Amino acid sequence: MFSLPQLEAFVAVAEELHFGAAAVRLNMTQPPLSRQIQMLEKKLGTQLFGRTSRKVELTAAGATLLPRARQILDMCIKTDLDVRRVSSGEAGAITVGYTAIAGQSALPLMLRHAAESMPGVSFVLRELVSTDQMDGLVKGSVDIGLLRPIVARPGVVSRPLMKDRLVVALPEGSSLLGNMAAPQGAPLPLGSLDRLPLLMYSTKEARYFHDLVLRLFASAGAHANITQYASQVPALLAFVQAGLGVTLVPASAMAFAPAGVEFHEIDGRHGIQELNRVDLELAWNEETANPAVLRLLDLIESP
Amino acid sequence: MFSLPQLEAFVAVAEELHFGAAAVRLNMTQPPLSRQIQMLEKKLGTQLFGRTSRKVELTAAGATLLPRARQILDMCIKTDLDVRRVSSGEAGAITVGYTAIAGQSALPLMLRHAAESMPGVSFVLRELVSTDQMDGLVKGSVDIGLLRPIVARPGVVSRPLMKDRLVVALPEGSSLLGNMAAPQGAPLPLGSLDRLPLLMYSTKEARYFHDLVLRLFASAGAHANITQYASQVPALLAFVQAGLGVTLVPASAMAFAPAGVEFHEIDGRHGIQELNRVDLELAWNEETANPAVLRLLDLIESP
DNA sequence: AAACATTCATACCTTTACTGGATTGTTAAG
DNA sequence: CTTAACAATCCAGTAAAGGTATGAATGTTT
Repeated sequence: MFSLPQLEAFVAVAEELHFGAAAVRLNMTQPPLSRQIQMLEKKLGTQLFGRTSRKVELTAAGATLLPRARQILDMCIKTDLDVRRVSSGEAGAITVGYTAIAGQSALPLMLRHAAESMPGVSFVLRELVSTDQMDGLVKGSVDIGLLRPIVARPGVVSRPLMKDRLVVALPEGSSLLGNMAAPQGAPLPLGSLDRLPLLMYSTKEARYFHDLVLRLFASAGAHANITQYASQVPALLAFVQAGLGVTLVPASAMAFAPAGVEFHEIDGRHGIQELNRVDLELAWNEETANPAVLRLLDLIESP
Repeated sequence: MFSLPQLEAFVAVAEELHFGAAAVRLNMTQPPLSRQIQMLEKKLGTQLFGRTSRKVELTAAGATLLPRARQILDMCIKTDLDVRRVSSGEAGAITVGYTAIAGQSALPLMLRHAAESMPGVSFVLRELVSTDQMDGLVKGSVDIGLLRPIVARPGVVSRPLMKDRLVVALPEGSSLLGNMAAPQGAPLPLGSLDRLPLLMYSTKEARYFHDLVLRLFASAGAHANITQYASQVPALLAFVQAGLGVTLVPASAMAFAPAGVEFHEIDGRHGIQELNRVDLELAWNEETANPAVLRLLDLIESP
């Protein structure tokens, strides 16, 4: 196979149609240039130039080679630049894993922020529950995770990204609370949910929320009367909207609640305040070599 | 800039993810392969593989390089093949110059013949008068000429391609000939055209025909009463159709004559037969380096 | 736990290939 | 016939590539 310097030499000669001039352009002397062309011709098995001592002209084969040689050289230069850009983090791709809820709050914020500061970097989005994100971070199939503070696997590090809290979601104007009804938005002690039909996070896909709700109920001395399981916040809210019961959702989920649902802060007394923390973390593999990821992490740290 | 062997080495390692196996595939030993990759990384200024003594994996930069490297190598192989094909005459382009009349007779014949036997070769068609074709053949802007036997320029050789003769074209059922009228297709002595309005080839663009017609008239002792000049056969036939006069056209032009025109062979007695020869020649530059042209010439010689 | 196997990196040597300078050969112009 | 121009050839000197032997790191097996 021919070599890239041979193609460069060929293009120079084809453009100058003069070995001496082409040699100057290539910062070399004429004899080795002649030899390079001869080598190229030998490798291709054909004359590329018709040349006498007075003039040089392209043959049909040479005319065929010229545009292709230019194209190959251009592609090499472009490839060189692309690889450098990716290695500097200027371009590249970041695979972001995120939970369903983060997809509605932290993810858009982060993407808006990142897309502005890192044009050229594309994001691959994968909605995954926290444990699957953790697996992905270990395997390298996920670069950045937006997940709940679950047990980290070795090599994966994280930092808090958003602090959130659970709020109570009730059917609007419901009589479930009886005479304990509170005006929209007023704090509600968890005790008032005692034995009410509770729409619960599934044990498996949303264990973090499941456990947290149970802890909160226990701490308030209330009985959790679970009547329905679901793993996604929108599903739970739809049940609430239908009047099937009450549930607890992250405050950030209020923004996309359907009509017919009212929210109340949880009364923070008796130590509930400390328990009622829904954290979202940003996690990544400590040993990630993806420069775009490193840049993104810097970006999130600094401002 | 990186080199093609380096790209080949990179692709092999990226596909095998194992230096030893990649080295086998490249028919070399492992240490120089490692060095080639190191060189490539140095030239690109970045790591392409994350490697320990136990495993090899692509970095983001490496993943970016892989498809581009494959593309460059593929293009090199394809270019090599294309150049060889052109140099063997298997593919390529032939610029054919042809006169207006040849464009209606010899050219389609030749193209049909050639297109069958030389798939992959494309033809660039240029309608040119014979002298311009001759210039083009010298300059190299025309590969093959279909032209009248005019004086050849140095380096241009030719061979007869088609023998033709002139025939008389008359307005159908015309009274121009008076009582000398002949049945359709019957030979007509040129003397019967004496002093009739003659539609003539222009001196400049169709000198060959112009001179030939004059010679024929002179030889028959007839007077050429020129009433109109035109350079293209169809234009002359249109005049004949309109009843403006008579003219002489190549027999091959009868095929595309308009209705309302009748043709007669020229009576060949008194030496007219020898004069009435309209030859079409195939001409090319003796030193043409275009392999497709050489193949075409062979093709025309042999069958 | 220690010996072993695997695998990539390094050191050193040999061969190959490329470069630059001087020279030659050929062709067109004065 | 001489000269100028230009590509090809010859001849070292040097840079690059490949091979063998060896080392270092990390799992794996006994």
